[in-house]
Amino acid sequence: MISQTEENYLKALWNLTSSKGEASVNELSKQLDIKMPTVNSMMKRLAEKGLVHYESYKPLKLTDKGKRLAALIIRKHRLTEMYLVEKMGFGWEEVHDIAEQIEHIQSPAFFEKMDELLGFPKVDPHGSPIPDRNGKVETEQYIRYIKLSDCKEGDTVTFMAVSHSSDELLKFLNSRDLSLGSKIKVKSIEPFDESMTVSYAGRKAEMLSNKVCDKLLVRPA
Amino acid sequence: MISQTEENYLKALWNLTSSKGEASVNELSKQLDIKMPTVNSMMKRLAEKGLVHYESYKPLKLTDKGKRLAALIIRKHRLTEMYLVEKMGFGWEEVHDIAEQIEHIQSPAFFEKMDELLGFPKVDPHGSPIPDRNGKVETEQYIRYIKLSDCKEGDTVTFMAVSHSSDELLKFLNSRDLSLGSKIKVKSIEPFDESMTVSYAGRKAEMLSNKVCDKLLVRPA
DNA sequence: GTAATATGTTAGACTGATCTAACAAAATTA
DNA sequence: TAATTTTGTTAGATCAGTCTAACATATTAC
Repeated sequence: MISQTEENYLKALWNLTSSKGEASVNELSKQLDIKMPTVNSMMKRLAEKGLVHYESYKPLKLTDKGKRLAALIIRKHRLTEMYLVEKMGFGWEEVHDIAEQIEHIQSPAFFEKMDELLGFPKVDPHGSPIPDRNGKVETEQYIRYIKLSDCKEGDTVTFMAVSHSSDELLKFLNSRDLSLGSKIKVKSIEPFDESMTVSYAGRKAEMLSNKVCDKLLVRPA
Repeated sequence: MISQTEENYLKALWNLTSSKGEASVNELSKQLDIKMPTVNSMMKRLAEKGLVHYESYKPLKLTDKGKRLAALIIRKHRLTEMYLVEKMGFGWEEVHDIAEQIEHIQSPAFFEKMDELLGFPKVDPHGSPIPDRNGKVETEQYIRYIKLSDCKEGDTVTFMAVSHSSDELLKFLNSRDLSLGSKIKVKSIEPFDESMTVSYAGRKAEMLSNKVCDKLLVRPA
């Protein structure tokens, strides 16, 4: 059996290793806001359980078993977020903290039911892919998304996902009526700070800072 | 702050003390399947926190604060059970274990939303009252329910609640199409074992053991 | 290439939640 | 009421999960 605490380490490690495939004790420590020695000993435990590859002074990696388990926790988290938004009427900026708790519920039937009631969604309310029952993630399309900040003047794109969304960012997007699926046209880019002026359904000219554009994942038209 | 473990002690104590107003360390120990010394020291901790009246060798009682807190956990449990049955399509025999976990979720908004979506129900799927936001329980009608086993031949009653329902009992009731709200008529009582032959919607003559009748709470017609 | 800094590890302490063994008090039985 | 049984308490161990302090290894800067 795996504890809630262990699940949290796995999940954090999954997130950190998603790009490079590995992460440091230090990064994980910061991510979880738990001191390094604690993280270190937990890594040894997870290595004992066959979930993490641990060698002194080497970067951390998840084993296949660890990856699968982590993905299944992420699956529960994202299904929950989707359920909260679609079936209970929460805003996309409100659901993270609740899902953070519900993801630890032990009841396959509960999550299967959610999945079913939602019609087997492929992405969560922020556009992130929901791993399948076996912990496999459909990254095909997802990895092909580009940042809005990498677009050129005149480009027209579709807003597909938010990367590393924070409460504040989501509230900001709410306030500008910018939601997933919006067709965005880049009208101009300010050379000095790389802020963009864009137009989309309902908004003729909205200014978005580079910091915001960097978080918006889009699909070229 | 109160831990999940502490919440479980409070809840168990609330259940045990609901009739007599007090309970022994021994009873609580059996209820939770936790050894007496552990329970004992936890009672001291909860006394420190002002949730339990604890004196050596005296029966345990909840303080008003403890009662309120316990009732709020019960509220979350029962709202969850109702939600799982009404909104997610689970059977009344499936929801206890899931609710047992969800009751510990810390998110007032989550439970308020459930309550709202359910139309502010007064009872859970087993007929037990749902405490209100302030931890007050509407016992007025509930305490007036009587056991089916206390009825006489010829009585006609309405099935209102199940007391101390177990999975097996609920499955048994399912198999007999006996559900809350059913009008039950006591046709005869076997003097030897006090088993009853009753009739209700769809069933002309169904035999119910005394053990079963003892768990069915009914309202006289 | 050494010094300084950052990162990683070990050792040891603390708290929460559990246990067993031993002892004490209360309740029951004879 | 004395003996026995049940219930309650104390003491001390263990494990999970956290910390700080001290030490070790890598990395970076000069």
